[in-house]
Amino acid sequence: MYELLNQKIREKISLTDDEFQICKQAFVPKTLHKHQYLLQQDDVARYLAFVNEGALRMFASGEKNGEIVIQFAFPGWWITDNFSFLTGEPTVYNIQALENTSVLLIGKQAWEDLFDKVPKLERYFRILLQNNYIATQRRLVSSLCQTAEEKYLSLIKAQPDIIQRVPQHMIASYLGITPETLSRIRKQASYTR
Amino acid sequence: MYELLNQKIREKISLTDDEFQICKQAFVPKTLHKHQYLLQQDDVARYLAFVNEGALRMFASGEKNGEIVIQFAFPGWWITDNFSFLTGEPTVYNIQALENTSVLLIGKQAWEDLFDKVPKLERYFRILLQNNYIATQRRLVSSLCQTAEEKYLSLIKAQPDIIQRVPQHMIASYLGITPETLSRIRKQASYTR
DNA sequence: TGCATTTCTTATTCTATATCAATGCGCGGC
DNA sequence: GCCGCGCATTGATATAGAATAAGAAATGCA
Repeated sequence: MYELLNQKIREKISLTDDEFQICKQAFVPKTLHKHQYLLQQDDVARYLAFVNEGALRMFASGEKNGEIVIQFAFPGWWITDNFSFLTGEPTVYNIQALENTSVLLIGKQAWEDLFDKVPKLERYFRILLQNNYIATQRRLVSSLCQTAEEKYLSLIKAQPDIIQRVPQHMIASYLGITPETLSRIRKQASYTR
Repeated sequence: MYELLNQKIREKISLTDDEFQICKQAFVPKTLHKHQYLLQQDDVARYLAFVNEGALRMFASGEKNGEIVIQFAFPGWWITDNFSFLTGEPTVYNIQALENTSVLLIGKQAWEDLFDKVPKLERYFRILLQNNYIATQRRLVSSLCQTAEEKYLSLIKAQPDIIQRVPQHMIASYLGITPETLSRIRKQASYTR
């Protein structure tokens, strides 16, 4: 249950077994069935979630543009709406399970208390956020200056596994293109291959 | 010289005067004249920079698409290519002064040593990165689902000062649109006002 | 096993924005 | 004080990708 969490933290920082025990206690396990929501628009993001098994998507349900997928989360990843989680303001996003999913939740207060109990974790989360920041900045650059096809090819390169795991129209939405365009790109790309 | 740094850190965490003295010593001041580069493509980002005065831009010099502006930095902001700074890989970006500018530089080693000397700073940088992550994610969403005009209006709302301070074609590049399109948007927006 | 729902593909039309080209103008340098 | 050049504006044309509309596959579920 907590094995993946243990492993992921220890990839970035070293932790005694006692320290990890304290961590563990701050989390509450939760399972979500396919399509179930972990967070809905206008609610407050009370938890930061660590994904154990399954897959989730965070999306914005835009007025006109239908839904746009902001990020996916797979086992070993963290997900929440950071803004809402930090400020306590209602979120504008939704987080939904794409499969039956198991997560570990930690509330804001428990999260902050945990930093006092295990100060090393500040470093862990700093590193995590730094990586997320880098990845998001890359996606931004890709979105600003690549064509639809280039975006798709970059994604395949960076995350080949995603393609298998989530439906094509969500990939399209994640790339900021329509499902039709993605379909055409795939067709064309398969000829040139 | 170090006043703004002091103030900015103390906005997020509390620090004794001794602790701040230790911080100070890790930084090296540097001035850049207008157009001078702080970082150039293919070099390694050896420093994290805190902006004291002036303004900078980070941009990618794309093959076909000319230059695209990734971010600006004004007094009180931090700037570097995080990926290169963290990994030691050569950067694909450039950082250039838009005006005569004064910065405080800290090298990677000094930065990491500083966390051991003043552990509270882990928290400061965690918070900083969290905010950057949130801001970049917002920009990504804006870039994925807003029209050129909406992007421009959002920017005016979020950072009215930017418009005065940097040339219009750089704003266009930052928004991912052409200078011509921005010019037309501005013209039209001024009528409807 | 068969129907319903979701997902993917294909074709056609339409639109926002890019691209190309020309003109104007303000500012810094000499 | 004039010149030159980068920057902004404006107009004409081109184009990538959106919107719309169907139909074909695939998947799940009763």
